[in-house]
Parts: sequence; structure tokens; C-alpha cells
Amino acid sequence: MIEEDWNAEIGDEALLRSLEKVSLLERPNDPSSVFSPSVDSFDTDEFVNTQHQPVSSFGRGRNFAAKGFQEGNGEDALPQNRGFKGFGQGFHERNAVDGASTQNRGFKGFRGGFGQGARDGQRGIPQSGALRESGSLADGAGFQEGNGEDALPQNRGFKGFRGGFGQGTKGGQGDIPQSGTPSSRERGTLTDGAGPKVTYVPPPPPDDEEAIFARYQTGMNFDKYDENVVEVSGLDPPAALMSFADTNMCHTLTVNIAKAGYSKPTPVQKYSIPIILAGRDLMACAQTGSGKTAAFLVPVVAQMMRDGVTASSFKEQQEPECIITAPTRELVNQIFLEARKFVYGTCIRPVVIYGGTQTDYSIRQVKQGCNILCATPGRLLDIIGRGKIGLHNVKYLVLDEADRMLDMGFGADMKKLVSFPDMPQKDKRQTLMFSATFPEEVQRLAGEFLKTDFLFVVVGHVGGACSDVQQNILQVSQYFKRDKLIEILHSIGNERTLVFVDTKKKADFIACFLCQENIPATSIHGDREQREREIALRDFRSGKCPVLVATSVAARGLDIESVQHVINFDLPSTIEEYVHRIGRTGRCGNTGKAVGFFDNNSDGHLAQPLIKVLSDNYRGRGSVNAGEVRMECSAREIESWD
DNA sequence: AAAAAAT
Repeated sequence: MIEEDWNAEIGDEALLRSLEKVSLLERPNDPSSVFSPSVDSFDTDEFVNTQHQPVSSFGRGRNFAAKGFQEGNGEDALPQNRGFKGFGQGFHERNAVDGASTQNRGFKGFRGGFGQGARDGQRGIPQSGALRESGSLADGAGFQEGNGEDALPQNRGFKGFRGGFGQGTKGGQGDIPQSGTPSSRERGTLTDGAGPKVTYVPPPPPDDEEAIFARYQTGMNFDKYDENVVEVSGLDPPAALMSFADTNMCHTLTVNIAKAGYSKPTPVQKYSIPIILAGRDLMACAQTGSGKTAAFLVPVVAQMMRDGVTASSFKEQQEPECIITAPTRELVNQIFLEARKFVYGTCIRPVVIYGGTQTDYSIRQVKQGCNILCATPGRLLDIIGRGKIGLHNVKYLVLDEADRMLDMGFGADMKKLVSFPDMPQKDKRQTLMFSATFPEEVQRLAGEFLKTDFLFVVVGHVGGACSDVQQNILQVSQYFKRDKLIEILHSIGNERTLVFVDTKKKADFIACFLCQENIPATSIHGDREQREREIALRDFRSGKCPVLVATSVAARGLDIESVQHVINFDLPSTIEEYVHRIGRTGRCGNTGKAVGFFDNNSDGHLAQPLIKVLSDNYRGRGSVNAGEVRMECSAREIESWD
């Protein structure tokens, strides 16, 4: 009810500004140069809030945020003076007055208002956030480092915000020299290119056998994958295999497959593996969570074992046999971790490189030997351009989430990749593409990368949603989404839930809001530093933060155990993205639930495709159960809105 | 319109 008040009072424009405000508070600063509270300044209650750094960074952040939003108390609302700048006179009337008059009080109000500020007053800027993430609480060193340097971190954060979020268009104060956070610089949204270097080096993955082969349980519907109709188009497809033992894979690989917990191949594996082993190009489409990664890794590793690889040794330029690329950093990392299982005990060395980390670190990893390179496009092209990767030895080029890799955002990079003079022509390499969705126009683009006799495997139908995900669509208008979200989260208890929103700042805002409501949440999006993204994901995986609020950065490929719910707080703009997002649950034969908030004002274009996706699965099941009846109702409901 | 991906 409080929330309803809130909504009624501040209205749309003010809501957006509030979002900006929260984002300002949350803007990660360079973690090494910010103040942060010491661990003992948190009591248990507050510790919950540390789940999301914006709030945690304030210690009493919950009160802060509550006042800021609900009472419009300027002093509390904008503890950093940068905040006032950010809003200018535009902030909600009630705040505008306070805002103007307290502009220079920012620090004071803040320090006085929040515990840790008083204790560490000399450091000035508490919000700092960046490493206030739960994990960083243990990171005593990080805290200490902040001393003394942070005289003006708030200004930096502010600029970073303008530059990073405004993308040069909304900033309105573009004259401010932008140094920004590392993440805001990464995408080249800033013009001056100055600022601190990206120094992040990811923690090394655990390398004991048990950790490498860690996996989660297949679900009760695993065997139902076989009910899918599989269609293979193209000339002379090889026969599907029935079990992993049907191939002549070397003993080590067979053992690794078993250790990794793969006992029976899924349809996409049954068909893709022999096709790849036969040296054919492949475009494969299969529902989310049905084992596409192993469908290309297993045969690629098998071939490499059969043909031999360049022994790993230190060299300035490495010549990988296989390049795997995917649209997000976390996803390439996940593919890398999966590859480590299959190559265990062999001489094949997989390497992962991606942006947001020290380039030198990526280069060091590559130099030590590289047979399978997992990379995001930008860092890949960068490293190739620096001469660290020779392409002439590439036998396998894998595009995971291929439709995404070929469309607008990445298509040019992929063309660049295959256009390097030493990249083998398509008839001299194997090109493999995998995705759960593949719009026809992108299928046509794909042809340019594939041999003319490539095979096209479709499990179920192209773009179909995973049938183990029970889908519901609720009509919820903009202003009631948060109420509905809270209601749902309370009703499902502590189960792992992924909440998708449409913008980066809203991701922070909603995560912040949930923390205020005592629901430990964190966020992941492209304006967070890579370290923060990885901590957020780790905390979500571990259950420390059972709710992760994300932009589409987390829509594809991420395989997180026991995500029971996906909530599309904002529906995505395309049906493909919807299918991928809900596919974060219901993986590997497990069941999951998805709820989408359908807002008539913004989601009208999705109505028809949603009906199709929902009704396809309804028919696919053959029998009617409660869930599916609801699903059908949902579909009809949507139709009537149109 | 937003998001992602190198610096």
C-alpha cells in the first residue's frame, strides 16, 4: 500500500528521476579508491542489505532510500553532492527545494545521517559502493586501499554516470570531462578515452578435479527430451548416435564425459555429435537447457584428440585449433569451464578471454598455450590485432547463440573475424552454430559463414520455448509492477529467482528496492564493473542473493543451478529474447516457472508472438494440466488485449 | 529504445 501511495504521488517522470538518483548512489566507483565501511559496522540486519551494494554502501541505507523515495527528504535523498547536480532542478518538486539548499550539505547530511560516515569522515565518500558487494565484505584489503584516495570519488562517479548511462545523449552536461568508471569506458561511450586502466584479473577457477566436474542434477523430465521431433535438413546427414559409447572417442574423453555427469545424450547431442565428427558444418537449433554446449564441445574435443593438437608451450603467438565465441563475458566463461571438463587429463589447453579484465592478463593466458579459445568478440579481435593469435590453424569456429552473434550488434565483428587473411576459408574449417532461436533473416546471414552443404538440425521447432517452463503472463501496468513483484517474491519464499528489467539503471533500482524490502538481491548489467558482475553471479549461484535483477546481459546461455523462477518485470522487445530469458529456468529436465508482466502500453507488439510461443507448448504436451490451462487462458487474454 | 561487446 505504501508503494501504491508512492506510485500515485510521484508519477512517471519523477519515477524516472528517482531511478537516476538511485543509479547515482549505486554507481560503482573504482573500488580501490573508495571508502567503505568496515565489517563491524554492519549488524545482521544490515548485512542483508549488503546483498546489493548501493544499499549496503550506506549502512543505514534502507532508511536512506526509503526516505529518499517516499518522503522526498532532500538531505537524505542525496547524500552526495553529485546527486544534486545530477538532478538539477528537474527532481521532484518536494526535493527540488531541499535539493537546492542542501547542495553543499551533501556530505554533511550524509555523514551525519549514516553510521559509517561519522566513523570514517575523513574519507568523505561513503557511497562508493563498488565493492560493497557482499563478497567484498571479506575483502579487507579492498577496504584498506580506499584510504586517502577518495577525496572526490563522488564526482568521478557522477561523471561516469553521465557518460556511461547517458551514452552521450542524456547527459545534458556533456561539457564535464568524463573519466567515468571503467565499465562506462569500456564500450567506448566516452570520448576522451582517459581514466584509470582496467586492472581486473578474475580469480583463477578452482582446479581440483571435483570442482572441475561439479555439476547439478538432471531433472525428472530429462527423458522427455526424446519426445521431441528432430528434423535434419541438408544432404547425406550421418546417422544419429544413441549413446556416447557409439563413437570412437578416446578413453580419456569417454571418462570425462561420464565424470561430467553426461550419461545419455540429449537429442541435440545425438544428432550434432556425429555431424561434427563427420566434418560437416552445422547450424543447430534446440530448446534452452538441452545440452547444446556439450553438443559441440564433445565432438570438437574428440576430433582434436584424434588429429592431435599443437602441444601447449609458451609462445608469443598461439595458434588455436578451435575458436568459440558468444555474446556475453559470463557466457564465454561458462563455456570455458565446461570445456575444461572434457579436456581434463589431455594435452588440450582451453583459454578464456573477455573484456573488462586486464588485457595483459588475457595475453598471458593465451601465451601459455591455447588450443581452444573461448572469447567475446571485442577482446578476441583485439588480441588477434595484437598478433597474439594466429588463425591459420583454426579447424573449428563455433558461434554459440549464433543468431545473436550474426545480427546487428555482433555481425560486423564476426565478418571481421572470418575476414582475417590467415583465417581458413569456410571450406577449410568447420563452422558450427548453435542457438535456441534462429529468425529466418538471420539464417540467411548464417549462410555466408557456412559451407553450402551444411546441415541444419532442429529439435522441436525453431525458436520454441522450453516445455519444462510453465509460463504465465500477467497484465500489470507500469506502476504496479513493483507491488506485483514483491507479492510474487513473498509467495515463492526463498527460491532462486531471476528478474529481468529493460535498463541498466532499473536493474540497480529494483535490486535496491528489493533489499529495502528485506529481500536480498543483487544486480548484473553492463555498467557494473566486471568484478561486480562476477560477484553478483557468484552470490546468486551460491544462494547468498536468491534474487538477481538483470538486464538482457543474463538472458542467454547462463546455466545456473536451481533457478526456479524467471520474472520478466519488463518483457523484452523480441520474442527470441523472451524465449532465452525464460530458458534460464527449466534446464536439463528440471521444471521452472516464468512470469511476465505484460504492460499494454509497451508490450502490444509481443502479444501475437507470445500467443504462438505459449500455445506451441500447450499443444506439444498432449495433455491438459492446471498449468497449461492457465497458460491457454493467458494466451487468450493477451489476444483480447490487442 | 535498450542492451551487449575492446581500449
